[in-house]
Amino acid sequence: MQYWLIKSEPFVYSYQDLERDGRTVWEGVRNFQARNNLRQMKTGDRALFYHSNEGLEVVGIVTVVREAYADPTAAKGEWSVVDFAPEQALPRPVPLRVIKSDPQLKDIALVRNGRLSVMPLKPSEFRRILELAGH
DNA sequence: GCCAACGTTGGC
DNA sequence: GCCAACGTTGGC
Repeated sequence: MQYWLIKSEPFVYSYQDLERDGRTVWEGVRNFQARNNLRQMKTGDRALFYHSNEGLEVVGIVTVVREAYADPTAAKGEWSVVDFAPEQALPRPVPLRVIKSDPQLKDIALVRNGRLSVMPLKPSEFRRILELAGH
C-alpha cells in the first residue's frame, strides 16, 4: 500500500465535488513526473486531497478505485488517468502553512516542489498529516 | 495581480 | 547536448 498526495484547484474540482460524484476520473495531468506517479498507483492506495490556489489545505482522503489507463482527454495514449473515490473529509483541514512549519514534513514535495500535482508520501508523512488533522 | 520556480521547447 | 526563451503553476 502506497500513500500519495494529489492537488486540485477547488474552483475546478473540489473534494466536495468528489463526494457528490462518488468517484471521478483524474484527467488532465500533463506533467511527466505526475503522470509517472499516477501510473504507480494501485487499487486501494490512499491519497490526501489538497486544495491549491484557494483554500491551500489538505481537506480529505481518497482511495484509488481504478489503476492507470489512457487519458480520454489526450489525443494520443501518452497520458494517463486513474479513478478516485472519496474516503472521508478531514474533521480539521491541514493548512499548507502548518505543513511548511512542521519539521517532520519538510521533505515532502508539496513543500520542496510546489508545482508537482501528484506526489508520493512516506507512510510516516501520511500519518503525520492525519495527526495534524485531529484524525 | 505579481512573480519565483520549474518544466518544456527549439535553435544552434 | 546546451541553454535561452517561453509558458504554466501556484503561493503570496
